[in-house]
Amino acid sequence: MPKSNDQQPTVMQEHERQLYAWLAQIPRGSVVTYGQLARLIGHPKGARWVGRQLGRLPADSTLPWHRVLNARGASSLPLDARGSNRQLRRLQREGVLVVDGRVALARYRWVP
DNA sequence: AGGGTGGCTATTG
DNA sequence: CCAATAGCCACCC
Repeated sequence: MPKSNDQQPTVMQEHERQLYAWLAQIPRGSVVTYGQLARLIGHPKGARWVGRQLGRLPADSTLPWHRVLNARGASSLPLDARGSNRQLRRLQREGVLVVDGRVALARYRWVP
């Protein structure tokens, strides 16, 4: 009888799975925060980890990584060469109002 | 194996 | 409103 448990997903692998599952659910024109996503996947202190995972998504990913903002409703991504923010541009393109580099979470936050 | 590092956050002044 | 602070914890050398 094998003694290893290497068929069972690890906790983090399961969190990762959940992360992509939830991410895919965020509707166009809505946003969530890193901390919110962390809680949804059952890793309440993992906001930072969530951000790191999103940063690792392949460039051609169809997942809506741009709908994840920080707790202030701002983007945590660096500005591009033109001094504008790719994430916020994408959000605007789907109808999200951005004022002063921020999105009103009270209005746009997706609550499952 | 140990310590620095974040696409973070809540709290306080 | 802003800034400083102190938690956080998986990841990555």
